[in-house]
Amino acid sequence: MEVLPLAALAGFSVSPAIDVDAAASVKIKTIKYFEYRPIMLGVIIHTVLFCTQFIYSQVVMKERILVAMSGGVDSSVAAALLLEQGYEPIGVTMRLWNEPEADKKQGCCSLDDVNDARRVADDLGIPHYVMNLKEQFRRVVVDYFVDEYLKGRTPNPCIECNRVLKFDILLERAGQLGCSKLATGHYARIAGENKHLIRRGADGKKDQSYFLFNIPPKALGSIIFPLGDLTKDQVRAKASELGLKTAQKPESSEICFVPDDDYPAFIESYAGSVKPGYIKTGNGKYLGQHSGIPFYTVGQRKGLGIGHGHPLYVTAIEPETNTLVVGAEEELYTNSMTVKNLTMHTVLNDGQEVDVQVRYRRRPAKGFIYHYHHHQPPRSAGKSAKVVFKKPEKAVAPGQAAVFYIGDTLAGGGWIDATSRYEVGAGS
RNA sequence: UGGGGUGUCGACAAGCGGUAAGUCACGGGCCUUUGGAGCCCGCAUUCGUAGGUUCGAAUCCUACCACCCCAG
Repeated sequence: MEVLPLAALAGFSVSPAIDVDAAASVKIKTIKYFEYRPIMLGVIIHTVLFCTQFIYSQVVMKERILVAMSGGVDSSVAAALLLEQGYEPIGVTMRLWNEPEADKKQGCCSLDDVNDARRVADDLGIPHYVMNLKEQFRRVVVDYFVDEYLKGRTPNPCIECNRVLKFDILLERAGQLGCSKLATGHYARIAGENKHLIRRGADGKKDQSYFLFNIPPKALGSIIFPLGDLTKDQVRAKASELGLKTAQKPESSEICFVPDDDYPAFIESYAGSVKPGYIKTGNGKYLGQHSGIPFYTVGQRKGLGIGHGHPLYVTAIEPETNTLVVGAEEELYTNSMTVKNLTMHTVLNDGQEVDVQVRYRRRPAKGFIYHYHHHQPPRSAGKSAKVVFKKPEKAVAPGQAAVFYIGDTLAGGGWIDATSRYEVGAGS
């Protein structure tokens, strides 16, 4: 029960309430009516109890672990597995966004999801807290999301949400709650003799390591991914076996805070009106008008509203001139890109060949890394690299994450800053 | 009013005598914790209107209608 005050300190809302003051006053009054010897006896008993509890806590007591429970099947099973494995899981659900429309959809934000998480925690018999992180979420995820689109870039809000909300703020709260570690339902694995590396999840179809590339390596020792060795099917089966409410819940998809996946409406309502501009081909030929740069992304096909005999795709976005450049599918390929704000987990040599992933669930492409400062500390914020693809890569969008792998180990990654189309051969 | 041009799915647009491509948009499904990406299915018995020529026409002929451009 000592969890409760700790939880209150850490800013959680706690469901059961205990009147501490009342209990204390009763105790004091009671003591007054005892005589000296019984008091000594009481002191001895209390000392023994305290020592016992201390020894128990050091030797027998379970390792307490904070589990981020989104209300989905994955994190539900993660919590259940930790319990089975002899840990003492404490569930926490982050309240991130409260647009009424967002509550309709599946994801990490709706009130239903919070209730599902609580229900699962209750069924498992573990504590569950709700943490209000709306302010941080708006600042770190939503503002970033909108700003990037306004700049003509394509953000990845899930990665920033992971890095800041889960593996920074939540990790810190874990410590405040007396938890040695933080667990999430990601399909990924912690690896390395010092637990300082990330590996792809065992289920290749669900591997989510891509979203975790910029977690500070030093934090990895405090993180557990209980689902890393499992497949999605196994997780579902486990959930069914345990009769968890979330067993049959559909996969979450799309961005959790955008109602109806309507990006234009969301961005416009959040950022105000945006300016229409021209749509042109790579040669500068005018093709029509676009309704505002934030509504497009490199590689986008739909929504252009132009019939052209063959499909047209957005090949570039030029915020300076408010111009959208479109072209045929072949024009989406790029030979190299610059990647900035690197987070490196492994030391790479200049020119080393790695697998590069520029989008979640895309097959990795072979590429060579240059201008990589391997003498810098592993997490060298602001460091950048140039990646030259072995074969041209399609629809590489500035603002997205480029993640490097060696085999199934995550070597590092960064944010795509620019792509060049005509680059040939290895960089200097 | 002369001269020229164009009229094919909600939009753009192939076809030019042999029985309606494609793209956008739209609807449905699949996939998906980032990206209006990807995959599958559906979407003009009908080609401005009315006649005619042909075994057969959106395609040829005639008339009419509408719109556009150039001359006034």
